[in-house]
Amino acid sequence: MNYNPSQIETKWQEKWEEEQAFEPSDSLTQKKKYILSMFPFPSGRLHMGHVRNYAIGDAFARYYRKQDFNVLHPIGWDAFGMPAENAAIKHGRHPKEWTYSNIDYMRKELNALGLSFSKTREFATCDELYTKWEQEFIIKMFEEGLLYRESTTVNWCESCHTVLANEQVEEGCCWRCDNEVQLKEMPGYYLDIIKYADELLDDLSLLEGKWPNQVLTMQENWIGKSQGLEFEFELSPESKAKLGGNFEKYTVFTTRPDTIYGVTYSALAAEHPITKYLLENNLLDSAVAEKIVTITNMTEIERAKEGKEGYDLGLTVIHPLTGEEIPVWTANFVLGSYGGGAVMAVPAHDERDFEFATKYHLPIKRVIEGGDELPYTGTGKLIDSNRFSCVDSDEAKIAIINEFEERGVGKGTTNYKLRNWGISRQRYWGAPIPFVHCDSCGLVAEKVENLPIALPEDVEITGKGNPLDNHPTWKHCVCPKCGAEATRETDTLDTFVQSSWYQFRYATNPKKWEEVGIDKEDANYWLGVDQYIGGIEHAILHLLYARFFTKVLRDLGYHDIDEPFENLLTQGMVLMDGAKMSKSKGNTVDPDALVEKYGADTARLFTLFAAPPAKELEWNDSAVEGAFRFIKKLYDRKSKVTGTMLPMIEQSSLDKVSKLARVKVYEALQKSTDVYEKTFAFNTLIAACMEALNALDKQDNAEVWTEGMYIMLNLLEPIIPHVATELSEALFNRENLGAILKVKEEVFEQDSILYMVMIGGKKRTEIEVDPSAANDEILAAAKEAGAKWLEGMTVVKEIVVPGKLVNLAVKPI
RNA sequence: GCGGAUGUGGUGAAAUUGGUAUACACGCCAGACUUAGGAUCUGGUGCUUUACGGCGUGGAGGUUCGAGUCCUCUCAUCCGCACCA
Repeated sequence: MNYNPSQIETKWQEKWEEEQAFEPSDSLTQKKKYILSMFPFPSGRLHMGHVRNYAIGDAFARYYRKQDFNVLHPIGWDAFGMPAENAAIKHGRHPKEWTYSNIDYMRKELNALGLSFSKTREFATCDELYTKWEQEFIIKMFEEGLLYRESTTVNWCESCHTVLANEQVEEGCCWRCDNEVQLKEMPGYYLDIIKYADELLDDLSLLEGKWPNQVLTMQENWIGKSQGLEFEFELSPESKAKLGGNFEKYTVFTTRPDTIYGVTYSALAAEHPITKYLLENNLLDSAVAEKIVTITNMTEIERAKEGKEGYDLGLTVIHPLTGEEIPVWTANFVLGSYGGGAVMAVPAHDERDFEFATKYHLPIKRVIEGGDELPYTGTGKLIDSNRFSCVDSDEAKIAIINEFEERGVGKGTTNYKLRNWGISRQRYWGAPIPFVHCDSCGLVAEKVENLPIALPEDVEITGKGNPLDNHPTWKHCVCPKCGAEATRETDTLDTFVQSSWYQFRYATNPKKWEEVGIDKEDANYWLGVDQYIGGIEHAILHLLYARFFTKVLRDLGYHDIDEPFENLLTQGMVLMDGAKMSKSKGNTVDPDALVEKYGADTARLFTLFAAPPAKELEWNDSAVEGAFRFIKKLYDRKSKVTGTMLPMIEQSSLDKVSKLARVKVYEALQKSTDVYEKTFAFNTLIAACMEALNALDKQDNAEVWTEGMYIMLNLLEPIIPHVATELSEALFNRENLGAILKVKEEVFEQDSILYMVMIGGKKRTEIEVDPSAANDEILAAAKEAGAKWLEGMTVVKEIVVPGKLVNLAVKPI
């Protein structure tokens, strides 16, 4: 009978469903593997990126299940987010209805791929039960002081009508809709991720060799730790007077305290409180004031493009060591969000300060030796630096920090580029932030017994404003503390909050889902995730947030895990004609159509064969045909198998081609452990199986065929599970799928070994020698075979690489 | 600018980590079977040369009996961050 994928695949999918074949055991003593592919957003249909992600994850899960591990391989839905609301606006569908019907459809698609997911642990993050526990965590974080509400400058996406976290701004644009992000002052909720910055940074070392370097470096840079001196500039008496006595001094941060004697001016951000005060009280020239307001309205990117620009604020401060009076400017390159929004400027030793000083004719004073020209940003001996002159930079940094600390005017400190995580979103389709605004009690957390605070179903989504805020009744509530009338918070949580703890939810036995958010014992057993698979685009976003959440939940006592994802594999994108597949470009391949035409096994085989998982995968229709051909051929060769179990083969009875076929089969077997546990190069394992099948085809020994198929089906089952299981059942009663197969070394023993003969570093000829031949014999044979090239030469060195080659180094006589 | 990667046939890619470069697959060429085929099977396929041979892993050096692999320099492409004081 010919290979009929749809019949075989339906049959096994039904059987697996019936057998509940992929549920992990409740026993927490067995050795375990937690295999996790990043869960999908229920956008409506699977795309090839999903197929690749889940094909990789499934191969791991099935491989380890076979080795008798208790395997947790769950799936769920990252279900909150803007697209559901966009669907509501565009097609008038309720976000909830849209989301859950998408999930139903996509669940079927996943099923049709034969993925070995646990069915009992599936959930959607928009399930009220999930929201309930998430809200509990949020309240705990508030109680611990890790969550706070403040009004500050935020990134605002007008098209999504919401605030974005720093991590969600890519080159000044919204990560989701690519609209330009504006700066806006408004209140919001923040998680104190900076409190964990040091641990997040230090623990990256635990992930070395287990996560891609690229991701580790990106996180390190994103956290952006730098150490230096923080000190205060005291305003001159006239300046204090000008500011109406409202300001005495302000703080600056520098990583180069060794250049402190080179300070010739100070610069404030346009957002700095002093700049703001001057503006608000009309203390600046109106033209200057106007310019500064213009800067305020620009994004950081626009400011960078503009070039250095600034204005003298007519203020002076006292240099803390020299007592000199130095001018205060405002400058567009000073960031409001970092280091207090003010800098000391050392034009001689900082490129930006130099450019600015040159433009505005401010003095430039060299205080570090070295370099031919200014600015010189390297280190060296200090000059013109009072008692620190002649000291080296590194030493001077420490000494100067000490000096500040002794005088009580500054201190050594650490700064981070990382900003606290803004988690408020002004959208409907998210988890409500469980707080209440009370006139007398202020900001109050909801009572835990009132959770979940669920979304109202009757909502109008127009795309204008915040739907929860616009809802006529939902926000009216009573204060959980004093019982007075109060207003419910109408912001919802960033969807990245949900994906920050889902790995713990899966690990929690679903029998306990009603009682707890995370079960400690379950979590400690299953976590960390032994293999996490997903796209590189989450290198900062999700992967940083999830690491942070893991540490916070640990400190809140929910579990004892430090790092959520033990090993990370970042898969490459799926490309077509060199570009990422996307609907707008029209270069997509529909997984459903692919499965219908060739079957799930072919789709899976191709995605794993066409490229190693970390690399980009270029789509190729005819290569898909090739994968299909291989499966057909494999299926066809079942007729070659005569036995029903692994035969004992007398190696010496075989002819050369059969021996070679065995070698190829066992080479593939040998390779498989490496591939599944170390290199993840599924493409090479598949190639090895193809070679083995080609070699088997060249011979006709039934026992060698039986053994070959027995082993190959075992190796291929994680990749092409339907056809492999079908054949295993028919031929071997599935006996070959469970066992860990052992490599038989005798297979690799050969009658003779082919040695390459190199003379003078060049490949010249080959000799065939007995495996037991001594080096002398091999050399003699090599010299005889290579006599032609040895004429007129003397051999100066003889090298024999066992089993490989002979190299004779020669020179003319 | 800083950081991370990657450069191997016409294409996707291999190479047991210093030991026969291009396995496997696609494509292409030829043949077989066919009324025919875009089905299937067989063979061939780095470049160059009539041949012997020579040349070939982005480029230039170096170490070594031997380099895709190690070292130095360099070029190109991709990704991330980007005025972080």
